[in-house]
Amino acid sequence: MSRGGQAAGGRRFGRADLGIDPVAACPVLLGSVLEATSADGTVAARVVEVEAYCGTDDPASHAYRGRTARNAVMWGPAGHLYVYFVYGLHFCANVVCAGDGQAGAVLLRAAEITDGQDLATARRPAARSARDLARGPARLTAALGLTREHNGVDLTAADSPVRLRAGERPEPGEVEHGPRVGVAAAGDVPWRSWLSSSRAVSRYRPGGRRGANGPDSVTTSRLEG
DNA sequence: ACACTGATAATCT
DNA sequence: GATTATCAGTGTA
Repeated sequence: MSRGGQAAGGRRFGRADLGIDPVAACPVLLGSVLEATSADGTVAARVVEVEAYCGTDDPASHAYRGRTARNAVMWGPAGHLYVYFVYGLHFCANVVCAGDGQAGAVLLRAAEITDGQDLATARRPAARSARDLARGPARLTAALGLTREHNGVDLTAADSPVRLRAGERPEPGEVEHGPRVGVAAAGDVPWRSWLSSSRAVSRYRPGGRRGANGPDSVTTSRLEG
């Protein structure tokens, strides 16, 4: 267990790095290192899978129908953390991008634990291997100890409980793209990105409601291009 | 390895 | 009242 503060990752991200379109931010975030500190200790993880959510242009985005109490953080500033509660059991974490009147965020879908593995394992008793510790968005938040309390924290501040650092740049052919996981609306848009070299990337599952039949027709024409 | 299902509550219509 | 950017457990191969 290395205790060096600079153990993983390079410089911290600034707002200029993340104040861009969420789709463009995906390859920037792949390989970056997320670091979360609590009273129990610090867990660091290398991000290997992300998904872009493009605000009011994106039917799958929480911000599609405008600003609400839940999604307020998505409107910026960029570089803050958007955490939400899903399925009555889990939290998911996003990095806010865009900003300046636009809402946008990138969901952190999977990561490899690089430091604090004992603490991560204690938080994830169901994980059957190290690669499963943060394989999936809600598993990732559990392993890092992220909850609703972290909604809105500044990832670019040195004294923040959750920080984000630039990592090694992925090799050119290492980044792959495909449709987002479990998303019904705009399920065909390739706004998920991942590192093909990682075994911690989660498995694809198409969206759609279980137990209900009848396709809903969502126009995705404005998403193309 | 893959397919299916119950759990469970905030959020929005 | 319906929906949900999910997970863990179970069953089948």
